[in-house]
Amino acid sequence: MAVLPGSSSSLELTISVPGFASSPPLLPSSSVKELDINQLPSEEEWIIASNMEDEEESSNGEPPRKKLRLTKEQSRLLEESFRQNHTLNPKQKESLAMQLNLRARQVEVWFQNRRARSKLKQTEMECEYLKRWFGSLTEQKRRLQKEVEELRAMKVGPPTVLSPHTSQPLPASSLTMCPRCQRVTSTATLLSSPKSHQPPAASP
DNA sequence: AGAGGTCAGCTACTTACCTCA
DNA sequence: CTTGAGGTAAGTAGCTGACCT
Repeated sequence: MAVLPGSSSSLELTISVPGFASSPPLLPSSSVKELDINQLPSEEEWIIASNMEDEEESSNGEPPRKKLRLTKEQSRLLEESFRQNHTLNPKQKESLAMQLNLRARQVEVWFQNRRARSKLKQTEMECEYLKRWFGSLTEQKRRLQKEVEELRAMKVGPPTVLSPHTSQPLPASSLTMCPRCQRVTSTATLLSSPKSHQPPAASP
């Protein structure tokens, strides 16, 4: 059903009347059924922009665009329904619309928008999580760089690593950086037990 | 069986209106 | 009283899968 931009619900109703001249000859039965329940909300359910706009209606011929505000009870029921299921089958949609005194289309739109809001919220949370992760990784990188600098300084200075066998300080020439765990160790240790030098487990 | 048309439902984006600080 | 930002119902375009011919 093609509806011009800015058209109101009343216009939508008007062009949807069964038997309308421009309607296709084989109108789906579901469309006809929707027309029957396609009632406008009562006047108090609409919020009219202003009396000025009502006056404008007569001047330019376009009806003022009105916006439905769902009542708290309607919102509560819709939210409750959304918690149970994020999508509705046609039967559920009709039933919920009947229960809320809304059109099926309005229930459908509400669910579409609710899904979009839900996804947006999820994306924002993921973005926040990734930002925090980035921050912690940056901090970790900074610490490791500092450690590397300290170890490099140690290498040129007096040796402080003690041999596990003799408890004597190892000569600087015997120390090396393990390429896997990025920690300083003696060349002998690295050669004798390479499996003990594993990289730290990655943590998100 | 495969191609093409139709339709309904979805997402993504946008618009217009309303509320509130 | 005015105004700008934020929330949200509704419109639109494009895509997809089911169904029919």
